[in-house]
Amino acid sequence: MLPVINHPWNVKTSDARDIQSRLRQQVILTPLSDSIYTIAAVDVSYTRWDKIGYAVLGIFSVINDNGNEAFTIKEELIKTRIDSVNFPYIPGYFSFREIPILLPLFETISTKIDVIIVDGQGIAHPRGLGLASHLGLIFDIPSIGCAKSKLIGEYSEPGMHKGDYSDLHIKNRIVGTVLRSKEKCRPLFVSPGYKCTIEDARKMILKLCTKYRLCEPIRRVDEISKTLRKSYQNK
DNA sequence: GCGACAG
DNA sequence: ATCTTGTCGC
Repeated sequence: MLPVINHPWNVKTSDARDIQSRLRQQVILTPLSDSIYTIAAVDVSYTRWDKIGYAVLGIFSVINDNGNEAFTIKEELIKTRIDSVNFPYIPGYFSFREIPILLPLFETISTKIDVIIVDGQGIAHPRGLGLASHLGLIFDIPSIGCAKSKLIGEYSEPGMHKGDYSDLHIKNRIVGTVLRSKEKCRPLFVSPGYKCTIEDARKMILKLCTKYRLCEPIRRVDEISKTLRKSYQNK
């Protein structure tokens, strides 16, 4: 699987800013396909001083129950350890930290992916190019950002029931959804990454939220990456 | 200058 | 993100 976009990663934030502003023009928000069968999720866990990262790519083959819940019938996990994490975490430049870590994972697979779920923002970003958008654009694969907290934007608190939501907007532009994925839990910040609409992103994430606040694909890769880190620290 | 600030 | 036990609320 070859990236359709190529640019340097180890750059100053001022250059990263220019790259983001340029690439955002290529982010298109077309409807997601009706037949989503293969869902990927990615996550990275770090050791205490950021030196080592454990990256996981999970590929989940799902089957829909009349469009309500998605059940995983097969999962494929790809894991990597990164011994030197270069780019620091800077809000707004998250993709320049994580994408270089995630790229090797995608090079090993041949499975066709229908959509990538990312724990981070899609277009709900100061320059319209959060990690999910950047990753989707690079591979030309539809993607969705599903963050646990807000990076930018204004919203009113959504209702307290599962599935309730409100718009996340920047100025007068709607960029995502604040979604109550579980009763009495803090909402998720869902925004389309690439080749996905705001509505399709919300519906897909809600469908993948079964018992917990986080959607199942993210929960799963989160669990795996943390387990990898802990097994390292116990040596 | 001050506050906000994905993971 | 990571460190870290108990504790309060549903």
